[in-house]
Amino acid sequence: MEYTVQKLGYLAGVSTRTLRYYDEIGLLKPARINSSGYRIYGQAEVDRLQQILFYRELGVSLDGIMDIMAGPSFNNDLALREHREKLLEKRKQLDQLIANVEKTLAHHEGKITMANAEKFEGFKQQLIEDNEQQYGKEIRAKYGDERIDKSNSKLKGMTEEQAKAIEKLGAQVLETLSAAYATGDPAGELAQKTADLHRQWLRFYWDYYTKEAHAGVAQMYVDDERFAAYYDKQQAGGAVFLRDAVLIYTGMAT
Amino acid sequence: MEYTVQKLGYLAGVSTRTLRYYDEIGLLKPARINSSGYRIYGQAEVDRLQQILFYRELGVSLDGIMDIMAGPSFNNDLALREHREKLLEKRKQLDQLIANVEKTLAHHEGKITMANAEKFEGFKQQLIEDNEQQYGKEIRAKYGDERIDKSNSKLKGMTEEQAKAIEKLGAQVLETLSAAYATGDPAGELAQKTADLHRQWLRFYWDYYTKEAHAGVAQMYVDDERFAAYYDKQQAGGAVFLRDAVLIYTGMAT
DNA sequence: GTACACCTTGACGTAACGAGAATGTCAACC
DNA sequence: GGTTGACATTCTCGTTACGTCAAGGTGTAC
Repeated sequence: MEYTVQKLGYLAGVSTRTLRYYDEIGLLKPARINSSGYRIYGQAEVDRLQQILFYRELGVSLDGIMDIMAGPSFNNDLALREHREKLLEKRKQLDQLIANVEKTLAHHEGKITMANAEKFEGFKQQLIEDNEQQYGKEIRAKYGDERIDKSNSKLKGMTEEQAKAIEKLGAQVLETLSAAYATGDPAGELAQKTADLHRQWLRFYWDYYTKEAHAGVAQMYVDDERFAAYYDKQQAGGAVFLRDAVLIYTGMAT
Repeated sequence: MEYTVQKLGYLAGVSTRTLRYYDEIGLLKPARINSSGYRIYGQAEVDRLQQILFYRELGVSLDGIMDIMAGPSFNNDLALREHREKLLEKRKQLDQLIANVEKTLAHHEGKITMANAEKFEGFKQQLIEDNEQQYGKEIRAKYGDERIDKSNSKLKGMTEEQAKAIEKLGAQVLETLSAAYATGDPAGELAQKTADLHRQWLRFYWDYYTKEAHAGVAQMYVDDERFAAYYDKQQAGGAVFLRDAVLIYTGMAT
């Protein structure tokens, strides 16, 4: 079986540019070049590419991969066994990273759903404790306790800031909507900024934003008089204008 | 306490070049510049740097960190969630890679034969591949390419089982919609069941469901001819009927 | 024959700095 | 007061592993 760049690329899930680059640096040369100058790869190159991608996945630089594969002591089987060990180790690290991110997320979630500060005091305390565990020693050593305590109190006050930020965003939407409406151009800069602010505001309520949903909600603002009334409050036609701006913003305008 | 580049760099374990770079891209600007043009950092900057390094540890790009730290704090959450999705995806890929290494080892021992395509499993986003291969034709036929590409990005984080479940749900929606349409009553039991199935289907794409968004999307099905065509395929007026059912289901009907 | 997907070789752009050049500043020592 | 040496500054180029055009040749199907 012979492959052109694109076929091999599709097979291995890499771009044609990548293959060209590998050829350029001498990491993976095609079996032959046909009369029109096309790169033609064979079975040996398929296998070699597989090896290369193994190492690449391990985070080895292409230079390193070249060294490894050029070396005389290159033993496929042994190398693979080592790879497996390294892969397992890497997965462990990745799990650690994920756990960290999730822990951070859990804290944030705690903060967000924390309308009632006292209820989650323990949770917050946990966050502060974790933070101290991570940085506490160094920070206290370097800056002294005073700074730490200040920073801790800042963490506790986060929820209120957040609520205010959301409120502010909502107000900004109305504000820029007014200004944008005055321009009369839903495709204009101000209108698009309004749509963007609206998106930001929405994203607080939705975890996963989609253009379709955004456009759908904008349409709903027009269709549902309760929402329409809200956006039409400052100027008649505000809801329609916002919808048009959002449709353009989301690229859903026909 | 005030710090020059080198002192802060030493404190945080980063190079002076890094600090200058962070200044350059606006990620961390010094508190002030003294008469000789030296960068002078204060406590706030030390705090901020600590935060920056925390996210950097998590593998977030500097651009991502800027987004996280620029906006109101709830943006934090979203960026991290996206980051987590990426990490999870990466781990899934790793798992496949490990399986692949083992298969390759067996292959080398002559136990089994591997198809070329198999050799690269785990290198690419396998689920999407599989999904495309298994359902691609049908789905593309049903929804059109554009919509598929959009939903693929959501599918990235899902297991094959989940993908199958979604597909099944989508089919059920159409099925019950047909039956419900025959009754002619969007408030009826069958129609409400359709709306509920539709909600379930949506929830695969949205983490946070809201009635408003659900109703908005249903309305969009009517307004956007691409979607309307899909729901009207089995019977004319299917999209409108579904919207009415959803409006009743969500209590958004006036 | 012409449309169109494929191939080619440049050449520039990217992230997150590292390295080096050319030059200015500060504090200490002789 | 002059020199030394450790700091600081800006500027520019180099790095990795490609992505992304651009300009043009090739293969094939209608």
